[in-house]
Amino acid sequence: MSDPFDLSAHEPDRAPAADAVSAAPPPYLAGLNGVQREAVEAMDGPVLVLAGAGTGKTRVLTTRLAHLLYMRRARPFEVLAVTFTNKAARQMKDRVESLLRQPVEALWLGTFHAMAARILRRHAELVGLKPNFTILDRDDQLRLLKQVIEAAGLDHKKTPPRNLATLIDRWKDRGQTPSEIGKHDAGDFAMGKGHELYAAYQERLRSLNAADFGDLLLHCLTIFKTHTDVLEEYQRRFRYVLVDEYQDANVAQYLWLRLLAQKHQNICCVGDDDQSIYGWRGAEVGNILRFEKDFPNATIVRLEQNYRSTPHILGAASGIIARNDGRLGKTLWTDVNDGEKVRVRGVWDGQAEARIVGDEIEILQGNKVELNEMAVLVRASFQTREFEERFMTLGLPYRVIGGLRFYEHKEIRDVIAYLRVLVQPDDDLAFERIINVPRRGLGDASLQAIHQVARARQISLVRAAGELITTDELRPQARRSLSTFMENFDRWRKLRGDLPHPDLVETILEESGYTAMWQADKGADAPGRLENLKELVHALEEFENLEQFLEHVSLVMDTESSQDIDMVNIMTLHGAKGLEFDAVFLPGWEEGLFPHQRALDEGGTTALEEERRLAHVGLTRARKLATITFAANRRVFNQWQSNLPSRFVDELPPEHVEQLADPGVYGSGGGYAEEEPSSFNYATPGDFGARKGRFRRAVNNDGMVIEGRAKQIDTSEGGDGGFSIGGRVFHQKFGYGKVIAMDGTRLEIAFEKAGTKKVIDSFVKPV
DNA sequence: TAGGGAATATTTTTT
DNA sequence: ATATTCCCTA
Repeated sequence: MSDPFDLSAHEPDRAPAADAVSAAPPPYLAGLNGVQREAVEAMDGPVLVLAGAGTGKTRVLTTRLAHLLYMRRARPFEVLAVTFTNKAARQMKDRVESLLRQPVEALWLGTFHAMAARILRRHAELVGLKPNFTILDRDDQLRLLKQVIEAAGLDHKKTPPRNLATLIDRWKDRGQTPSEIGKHDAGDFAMGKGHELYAAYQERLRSLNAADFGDLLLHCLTIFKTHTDVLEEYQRRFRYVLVDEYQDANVAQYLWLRLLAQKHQNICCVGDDDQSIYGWRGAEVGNILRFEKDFPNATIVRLEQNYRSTPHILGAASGIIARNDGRLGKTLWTDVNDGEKVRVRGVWDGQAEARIVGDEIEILQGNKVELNEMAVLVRASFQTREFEERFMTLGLPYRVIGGLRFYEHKEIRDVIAYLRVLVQPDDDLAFERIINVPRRGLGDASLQAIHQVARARQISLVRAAGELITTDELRPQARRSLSTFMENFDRWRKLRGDLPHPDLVETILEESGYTAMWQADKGADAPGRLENLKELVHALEEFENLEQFLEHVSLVMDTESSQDIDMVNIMTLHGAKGLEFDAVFLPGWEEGLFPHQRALDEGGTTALEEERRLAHVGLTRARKLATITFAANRRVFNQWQSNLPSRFVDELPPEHVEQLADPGVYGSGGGYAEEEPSSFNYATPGDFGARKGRFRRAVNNDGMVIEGRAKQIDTSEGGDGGFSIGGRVFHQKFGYGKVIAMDGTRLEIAFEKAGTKKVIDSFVKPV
C-alpha cells in the first residue's frame, strides 16, 4: 500500500477542481484501522462495506467521500451520496467539511427521496407532471385515496384508505407501476379491485400534478427506463456513488442506484444486515446479497471491531442476534475489557418502570453523566407517555424525538396548505383543506358545487371556484364569502413580489382570520398552536423563498431539536438507529409488545427476526450501560394486561447480564400497593436466561402473572380445572367474566367490570 | 351550516 | 383514554 500522504503517488486522473482541494496531505486517514482504511482507499470499482454496529461505518463513509474530493477523483457535483434520513445527510456534509477543513458545495448529498425529487423536478414532464408538482405527505395521500375508493363505488370503511396506501406503497417500493403488476396481485383486497384502485390513484395524482413519496423514486425509474438519454446524462455525471444504511434500501431504491452507478461502477454501499429494521417499509436485505451478483468484482470489506460498547453489551447483543438465521455473519469484538453487565429488571407495571428509569437517570446524573448521553428507547411510540409524565413530575428535562413532529401539527399543516394554494393554485387537496378553515360558511354544500364544476370542466378547484363566484349557483352568502376568499388569494399573490415571505405569511395569517381563529379558541392547546405559528414564521426566514420552504417541509419532516440543551432523549428503537449514548434504557421487553404482537401474528419468522434485530440495534446504542426492563402489567387502551417477559430476555447470554432485584415493585402499582409486602423474590441471575424455555411464572394474590421465580401459591381455593373458552368464571377481585383464551394454566378473561386480563386459573372459579 | 354528542378506531416501526 | 369521524338537530 502506497503512502496516502504522498500526493504524487496518487496522480489525479483529471484536472483538479480548484475549489475543493487543499495542498496539505490528508489529515484524516491517520486514525483509521486497517480495514476502515481499505474501505476508504478502494476508490475504483464497486465496494460493499459490511459494517457492524459501532464499527465506524459513518466515519468510513464520510472519510471516503472526503478522500474522493481530496484526491480529485471527482468534483463535488459528480458525487452522489444518499442516506435515509435528513439528519444523516446533514451529518455527512458537516463531517466531510470538517475533514477537508473547507465548505463543500454542489454535492448531490441527501436522502433518496430528496435526490430523486431533484432529478424528477428536472424531467417531470416525461411522466406527465409539471416541474412544480406537489409532493404529498401521508395525510394528503390518505385523503386522496379515500376519494379514489369512494369514486370506485367502494366503502372506505370496508376498504380502509390506510390499507390501500400500504398496498400501493409496497408496489412502489418494489418499483412496480400499475401496468407492471398482475391484475390480482392484491388478492381479495377491495374485492379484487386493488389493481384498479392503484391505477385510478396514479391517474388522480397526475391530474393533481402531485406525487407521493413512492412516486419520487418510481417516476425516476420510469424516466430512466424510457429515456435512455436522460439516464446516460446522470450516469455520466455521477462518477462516484455512496450509499449509507444500504440494508434499508427497497427494491426501487436499489434499481435506482444500480442504474445510476452502471457506467462508472464506482458505487460504495455501507450496510449491516443485522440492523435491517425496515422490512415493513419495503426494505430488502436481499439487496446486500444481490450486490455481489450485480457488481461481480466488488471489493467486500467487513468492519467488525467495535469502538462503542463494552464487552458485556456486545456480548448481550451478539447473543440475541445469533439466534437469527441467514445472517451474513459478522462478529463484533472490542479491545475494551471492563464495563458493567447489561442490567435486567422486572417491574410491576408501566408506572413503576417509568419511576425506576427516572430514578436511575437521576443517579447517573449525580455521577456526572450528561442527560444528553442517556436515552430511553421504546418499541412503540405510545410508551413514551409514561416516561414523559414521570420525567415531568421529577423535573427531569427530556426531549421526545420523532413524536408529533412540528410539521405534522394541525395548525402548521393548515398554514402550509395556504401556502400551497398560494404557490400552486391547482393544488386541490390543499384548497379543500383550507376552504373553510377558519369557518367562513363554505361547508359541504359549497364544496360539492365547486367539485361539480371542476369535474365537468376538467379544471382545478380553485379555477372552478373562480367560475362559481360569477354565477348564481351558490347561495348569496356563500358566494360572497367565496368571492372574498378568492380575492384574498389574488391580493396575496400580488404581494409576493413586494413583501419578504415571512411578512407575507404573517399577513396571510392575519387577513385570513387564521390567527384570530386560534386566539378565539379557548382550548388548552390554542396558546401552544399560536406559538407554533410564530415559530413557523420565524423558520421561514431560513429559506430563500416559499417554494424552497415547501420542498423542505415535504421532504424534511424532521425538525432539529436543540442538541445544546442537556436533556434525556426519548425515542423509538427505529428512531435510535445510527445514534449512540452512554446509557440506554430499554423498557417494555414483554411478549406482545417487544416482540410486537402484530409482528408475531402477521410476519412469522421473518418479522420475529426483524424484531430481534431491533433488540440488537437497541442494545448496541449503548456505550457503557444498558438497562432492560419489563413490566408485569401494562395498561393498553385503558385495559390492564399482564405480560410475560420478552423471549429476548431469555435469549440474553447469562454471563453478560446482571439481574436486579427490585424492592420497589409494589411501590406504585396502583391499587395493589398494600396487598403484598415486599416479600416477592426475583430470580437470581442464574435463574434468568440460563433456564431453558420460559420463565417460571410467579403470581400475586390476584393471580396475575408477574415475572420472576415461582412463588409459593396457596392453591387451596378453587382452581380445579374445568375451564372452557366462553365459560363464565368468578374472580375474587375482578368479579364475573368470560374466558376468552386459554394457554396452559393461564386464562384470558373478559371481566364484566374490570376489563380483559390474563390470570392464573387457580384464582378463578367456574360458575 | 355548525355545533354537540355519540360512535368508533387507535397503537409498530417512517422517508 | 383520546382523537377523530359520523350523525343528528337547531
